[in-house]
Amino acid sequence: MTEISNAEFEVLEALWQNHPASANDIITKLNENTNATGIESQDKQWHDKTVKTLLNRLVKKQAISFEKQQRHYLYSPLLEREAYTLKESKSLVARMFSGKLAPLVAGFAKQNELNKDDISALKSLISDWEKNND
Amino acid sequence: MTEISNAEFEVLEALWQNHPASANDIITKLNENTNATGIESQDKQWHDKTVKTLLNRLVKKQAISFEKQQRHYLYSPLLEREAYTLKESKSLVARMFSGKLAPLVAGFAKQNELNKDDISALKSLISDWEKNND
DNA sequence: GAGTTAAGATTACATTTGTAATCTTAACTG
DNA sequence: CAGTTAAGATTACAAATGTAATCTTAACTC
Repeated sequence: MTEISNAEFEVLEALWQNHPASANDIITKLNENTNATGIESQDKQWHDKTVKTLLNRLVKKQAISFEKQQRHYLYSPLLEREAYTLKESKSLVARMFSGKLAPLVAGFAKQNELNKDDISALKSLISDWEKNND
Repeated sequence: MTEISNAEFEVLEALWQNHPASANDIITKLNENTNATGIESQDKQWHDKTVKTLLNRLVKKQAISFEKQQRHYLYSPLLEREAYTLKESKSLVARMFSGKLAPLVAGFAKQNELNKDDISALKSLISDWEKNND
């Protein structure tokens, strides 16, 4: 499958969060620009035409499908989010860290990008792994 | 700083591995296409002109510098590898996992992408972290 | 010193990407 | 049913990217 660009990914993300969805649903979701505090955030505004172009490209790339619904289409992801994020993660780890995950984690640790919760989550993942690989 | 493209990254990688280096040094390194078994691998061949274009672009992007040495240049990285890989890692984790590292690791675990060594390395990182954050 | 060459500089060109505007036409409306 | 409209289809266009070829000229060679 062809690569998905950054802008395409954002559209796909909106679709993963809520599908099937019409183009307008997706545009609306992308433009929901109030943050957690309810304050208008200065996030980029997505233009109607832009999003539709990206939807078209995603269809061509077979990342999403659509079915006709009266006058408009309802789109759905074909690509699973988890599969996609894993593929991208593996690709980055392969390119930057010779395929090893630890150096990536080490980078985060070194720059104080980890907090107690992150560490707990990692410990829990490790203990699960050990349960399944004794 | 502007983004570094994939092809540019590969050139930069060669430079990180050995610098300062002339364009020819870099081209040679990129084309070292024998793998660990000594068998000729079918890796892509980098064309002289292509690499030089990429070096130029990296200079424009201020990712590398050069100094004149007789007839040719000696290039050196300006960008630190560790800083760059951390930035890219954080960017991916932000985009795909809401900034949380654990889900990325979980993806690897789920797909059996982790072995005993990886787990040991992670445990060691965690214990270091805990030593510094009690 | 004149000629040759090889490095880097400049130019090229197709594809992809971001970002839309315009075109067509099926579907709604009165 | 005719007119209007809004969805999607098609076209547009600049910047970035991958991949080189051609141009210039300083540096080597005889």
